[in-house]
Amino acid sequence: MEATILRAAEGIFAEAGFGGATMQQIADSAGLPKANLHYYFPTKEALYRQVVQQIFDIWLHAADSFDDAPGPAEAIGAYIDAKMEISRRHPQGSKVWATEVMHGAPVIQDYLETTLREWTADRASVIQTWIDEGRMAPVDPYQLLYMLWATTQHYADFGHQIETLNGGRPLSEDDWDRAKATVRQIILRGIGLGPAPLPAQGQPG
Amino acid sequence: MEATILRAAEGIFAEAGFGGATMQQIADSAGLPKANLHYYFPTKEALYRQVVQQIFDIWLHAADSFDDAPGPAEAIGAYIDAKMEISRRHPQGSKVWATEVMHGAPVIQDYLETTLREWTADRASVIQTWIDEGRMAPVDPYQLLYMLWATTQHYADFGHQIETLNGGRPLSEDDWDRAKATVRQIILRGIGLGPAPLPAQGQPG
DNA sequence: CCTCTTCCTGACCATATGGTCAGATTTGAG
DNA sequence: CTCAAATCTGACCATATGGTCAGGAAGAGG
Repeated sequence: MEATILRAAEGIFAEAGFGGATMQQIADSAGLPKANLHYYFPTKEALYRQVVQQIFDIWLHAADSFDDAPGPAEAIGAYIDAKMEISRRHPQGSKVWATEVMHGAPVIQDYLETTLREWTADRASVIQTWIDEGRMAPVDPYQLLYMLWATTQHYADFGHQIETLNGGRPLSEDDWDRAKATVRQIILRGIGLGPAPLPAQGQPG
Repeated sequence: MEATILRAAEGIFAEAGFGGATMQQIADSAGLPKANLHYYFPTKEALYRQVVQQIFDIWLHAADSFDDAPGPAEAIGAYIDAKMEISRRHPQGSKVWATEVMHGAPVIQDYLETTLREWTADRASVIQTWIDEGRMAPVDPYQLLYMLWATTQHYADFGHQIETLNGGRPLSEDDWDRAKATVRQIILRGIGLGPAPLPAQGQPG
């Protein structure tokens, strides 16, 4: 039951934001009378908090692919794939997270300051080690992580824009493959793990 | 007068979303009685639409740096700089735009389907030309544009998260320079316009 | 001083929303 | 079958919100 409500809530919160979503909409979407929602979740904020928490867990879980890899190319490549897959499978969750953060994280600021901060510091230091060992180009690890988040989550958060630019059609299987491959290719090559660059060339004209 | 209201509205809409923002908040922030808002903007939606329109113009304007450059490295590098600067100077505008798109662009769908679609198609074909001429690595132009948008706007939309991970302090001048440089470096190298990659290396262990 | 237009505002209204509550219904252990 | 606990629900309430409106300043032109 809670699961049904959470799923419905995720969709409504994603499409309308916290302020724009109404308990009535969520109730309708879950096929329940509104009063019943308050049996399981005392307030709108409590429901919202659970939705966000759920997403945060999935988010952190994507790091497994990062940690299990032997080197930067595999780790970052797998991480990109995992996060792209999350954007594809849980676009609403990603939107809820994005909205929450954009509004100053009123509900989950504590997560940012504890779990996320540690998570990020750990991965940044792993990346720094790879750099020190000469296994990838020297780039600011934090900025690299931001780029990974930005590029992958963009496909969820701005999915509507992308779909519109795709002629109004959702991305096909091939489109997703191409997106994944391009992101992986550009970023990996961008940190010195791809094929050689083009030969130097004068400006024509 | 309209300008004062629009500035206040942008801030409130950015922090609360369309649904979460109230006319009263906007009025207070602008230092006006609420009824006066309705003298200049008949409805909340009309006010919101103007805010979004304003942002869209700035957004498109950033393309000038793209168009005036002689080649891909200069064009894309300048575009990254311009968009990073927008993220820094107009973070609220970027957030309003992001929220609007995430909610399915209920108000500005027409822009997406006309102006933005053309804009994107034009730039994509310029990029394709550079690829055909061998002046940059062959990547899907659309995905590259998405990456540019994603990475640069991330610094505005997720500014709060970044600030939290930065120890709760806003990014300094140096932080911004480093962010800009890293994004530019990774993306340009990622499309074959940077220094050589690291020499091939066996996996240790 | 008059008057017309533009600009501004406090008070008000209809509506929608989050949340409550008393009581109905279902479940399940004994 | 009993009965208490858990689950569900229609009706209701206090509040807040977007928007209206009648009328009050404030200029500008004469």
